[in-house]
Amino acid sequence: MSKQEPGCCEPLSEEPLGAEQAAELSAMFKALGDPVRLRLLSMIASRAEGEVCVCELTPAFELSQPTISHHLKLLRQAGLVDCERRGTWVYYWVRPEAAERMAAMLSSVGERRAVTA
Amino acid sequence: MSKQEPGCCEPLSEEPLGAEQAAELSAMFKALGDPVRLRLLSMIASRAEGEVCVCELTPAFELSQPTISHHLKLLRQAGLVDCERRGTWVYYWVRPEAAERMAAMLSSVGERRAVTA
DNA sequence: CTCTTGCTTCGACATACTTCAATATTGACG
DNA sequence: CGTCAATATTGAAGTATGTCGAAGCAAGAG
Repeated sequence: MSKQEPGCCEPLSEEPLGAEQAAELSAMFKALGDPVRLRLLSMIASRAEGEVCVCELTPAFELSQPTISHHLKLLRQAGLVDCERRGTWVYYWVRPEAAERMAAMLSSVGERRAVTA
Repeated sequence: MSKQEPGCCEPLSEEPLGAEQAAELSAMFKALGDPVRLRLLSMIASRAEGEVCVCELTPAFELSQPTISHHLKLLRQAGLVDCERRGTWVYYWVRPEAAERMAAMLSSVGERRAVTA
């Protein structure tokens, strides 16, 4: 599998997206690869105040409270949201840099031929 | 778990992203939640011709050919790419609508307060 | 028709993910 | 301190995912 004689063309030796960047970005995409987490992010983002209390998120799903907490943890670990405890409640907000980074990657894929015009 | 008395505020009764839309979109995001698939998409998209032969993609990874084929199948099932056999070789290209749909969702998340502001 | 090459499908295995119930933690309030 | 309410963490069970080798299929060459 190491060497190979391509019959039609040269193999791509360098990818437009480096392996490291791909690892980072794919971890973010994986975090949104679950419908619950995607809805959570959407709910957090759609707030004009910019943040939402967990007590608003949990009852919106037919899932147990630990499950929602776990999904929020994954969103946090992916760098998509951040949170802060204020008294009894915990508030979550979106980290826009992360979303914009993913959006930029997808835009360049959408209008491909952008690189070489 | 069904009922609950929120102490701080009303629960969100309607989500900005419907459950059905979330299911569709999260399936696409899940397809990009693997570094190999993300690099595959990037490699396919970065071609000026708009399409790439599988024989160019496979040798770029330290993975067996069945594994690459499997990842390409998942990208196809997610609607992100499409393919066609021409003679001996199979060519893949990006479906821009899918990438743009995901990018649009992420952009609205990135510049949140877009809805109400 | 047979052989070779490019790619896909199948079957199997190890790992990771989603979910829950139970338990722990944190902070507010008497 | 003791209790209660809001979240987080732990441990366990079922399911899905990533990977490979082996086998199957399609198409061109001899």
